[in-house]
Amino acid sequence: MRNLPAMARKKSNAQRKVDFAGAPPVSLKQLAEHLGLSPATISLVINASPVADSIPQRTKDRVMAAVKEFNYRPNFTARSLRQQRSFIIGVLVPEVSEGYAAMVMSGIENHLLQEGYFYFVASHRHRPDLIEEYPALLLRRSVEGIIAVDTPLFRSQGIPVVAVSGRGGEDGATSILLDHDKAAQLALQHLYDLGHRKIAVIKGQAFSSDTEVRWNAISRQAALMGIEIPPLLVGQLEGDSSSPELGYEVTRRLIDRGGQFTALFAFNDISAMGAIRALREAGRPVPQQVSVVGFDDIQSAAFQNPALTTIRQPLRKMGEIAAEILLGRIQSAGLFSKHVTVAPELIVRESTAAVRAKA
Amino acid sequence: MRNLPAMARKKSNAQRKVDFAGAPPVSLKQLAEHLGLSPATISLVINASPVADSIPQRTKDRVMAAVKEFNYRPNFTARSLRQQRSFIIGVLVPEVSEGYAAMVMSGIENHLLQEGYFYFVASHRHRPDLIEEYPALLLRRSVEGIIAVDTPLFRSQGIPVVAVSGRGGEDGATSILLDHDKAAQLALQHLYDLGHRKIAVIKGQAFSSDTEVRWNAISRQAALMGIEIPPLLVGQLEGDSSSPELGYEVTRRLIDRGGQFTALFAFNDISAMGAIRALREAGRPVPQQVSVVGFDDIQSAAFQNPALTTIRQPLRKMGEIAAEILLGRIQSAGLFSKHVTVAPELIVRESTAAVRAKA
DNA sequence: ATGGATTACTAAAACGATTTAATTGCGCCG
DNA sequence: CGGCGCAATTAAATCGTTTTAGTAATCCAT
Repeated sequence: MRNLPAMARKKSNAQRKVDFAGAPPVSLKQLAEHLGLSPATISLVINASPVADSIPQRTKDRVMAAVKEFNYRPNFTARSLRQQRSFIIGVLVPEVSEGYAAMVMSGIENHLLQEGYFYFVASHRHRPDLIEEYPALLLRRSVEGIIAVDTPLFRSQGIPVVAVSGRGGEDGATSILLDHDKAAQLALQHLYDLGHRKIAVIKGQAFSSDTEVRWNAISRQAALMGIEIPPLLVGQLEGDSSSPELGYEVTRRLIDRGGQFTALFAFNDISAMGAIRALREAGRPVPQQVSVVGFDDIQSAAFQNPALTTIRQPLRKMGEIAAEILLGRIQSAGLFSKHVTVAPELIVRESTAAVRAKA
Repeated sequence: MRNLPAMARKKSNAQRKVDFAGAPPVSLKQLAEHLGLSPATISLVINASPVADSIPQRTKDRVMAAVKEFNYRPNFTARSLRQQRSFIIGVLVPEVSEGYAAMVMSGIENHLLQEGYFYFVASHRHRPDLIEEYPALLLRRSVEGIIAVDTPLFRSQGIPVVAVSGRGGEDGATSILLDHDKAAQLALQHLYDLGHRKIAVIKGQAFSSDTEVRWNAISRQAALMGIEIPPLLVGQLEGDSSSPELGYEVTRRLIDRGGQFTALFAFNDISAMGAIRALREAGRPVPQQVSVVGFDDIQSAAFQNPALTTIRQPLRKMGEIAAEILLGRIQSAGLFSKHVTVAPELIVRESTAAVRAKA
């Protein structure tokens, strides 16, 4: 241990000497010796190899009994070395503790553990040097594939790569993407059904990869439904913080411009929170006078006041699918899909309501 | 791939055949052959072994040049097998996507990667069978230690274990705990300085490990400060959901009971959110009439309306310390601390204000 | 009786390093 | 001149499996 900020801790003085006994694990050789067989035989039996077909059941039973008796577990590292398989995959995320990445990881883990894989996580915090370095580090640890969550990977890595909501640029990677058309349709139809016709939209920051596709989808869908969204009612987030402040500001501008709207479709839940505050301050309470729809369904969306109606990205599912596709690609190199699209879901809570009989 | 819910995805028809070339990595043997030396020599040089002291600089340079030229990287698995070291540790959490665990993991990761370790994560979702099974699974993967986040481990595992906010019960584990006395002092002193003397408290659920220590710390601290907290002003969360609803209910009960208070110290941020809603509905706006202090400082605490004043648990730091202590214990078995305590921090936002001149 | 199958195994070579115990020259001391 | 010590390497064992290519024994049919 070194370099610990002392003020932050007090060590209890209860120091103890403990030996971690736990009988050392038995090796194949020891087991073989005990049984009077060769390691080869036991390995074949344990792995139910076709070569073991000719081994009589009596012997197999004997082996299995010994395995149980001595609680024999093949050494994973040795097996990995021999088979050139690690059963580990690497996951790259901007930061583990961000809700978005954490949800995707949850899905990834769920599928991987079921299939006997584990995963390494590396958070690059958007630092270009780490985005460059970590894939190499993971490769050195012989991961069999990489899932890049919201992370642009440039070089082909020599192993299968699946991107979740990445720029999708890389050759050789499969991308898991949200169906933005469906998302636009769910949100607009919901508002339409509540009687809204004047709908404002907050676009994402120019640098965000979703901004353009999302906006195109919204325009397209609005046209299909016969709704017009004039430029006067379109705002755009500016700045790269992830605070509701950005949504607050753009909404203020929208209000000041004087365009009339009874509903607002925000780029994400955080900006929706800011928008709601701005609207309330302007004397236009949500949802009584204006309905607001968010995006993502982050955890605190449900805890807002009013609780947010939003478009949920199935992040867990996206993680699961990413893992599933990656394992598929690992098992059989060859053809693979370039894109997989997942469907969003409308979550109706308290921030949307029917437009009032007479505005 | 199998068993995919079809409705949720559309595969693009852009299927392509790609070969992942990337020249296969060089082995030590190949490098040796190329240099006209034995693998042993190269290994010694690369690892700067003392045995290599007698090797002339010229040879060393030649080796290093070749290493660079062929971009030689020792195979990690082979090295692991030989050295009986995996440089992997296991992390057990209730669920990766929960903010609490995610923050701790962030700290863990930060320290581990710096030290050349990776980690496996397993989420047990409080299922007793998984809590039982996962440590064994991790051991089979030869992790060198385990960090259990908010997870009760019973059996000694044969490798070092560090618990973050666990029940702290296990023999042989080091526990990282919050300094609850300090937390109580920060919150109460803050309220006291604002002029509050009638302070209500919401205790945690009976099953939560922090409930009792926290409450004891609060009582002790209040006594020290000469503040009395009568039973009439003490509520307790009931139910095991993690929604603000629980805080709402207990606060309603508190109000109905009729005890007078100008401030409220909640068990966590989520319950503080519910409490604020209940107070507002009862015509006692926060912070104008009642000040509210939360606990944890989860992300959405800052996004509330009003933004929450709260006691921050240094979760990242707790993760870092856990990792640091674990690595220390791995490197030198023997004496170890049973507890390490970390300090909380007061985060002042908008939910607390000075008590009004005349209530 | 002979040759080919079949049965029940095993020897030995990987996998790719690390590490201990030699080995080979060579200079030098007494 | 015999032997010692040092410098510069390396052979070989090891880590714990998996897997290929045998081998020996038995059986069956011709």
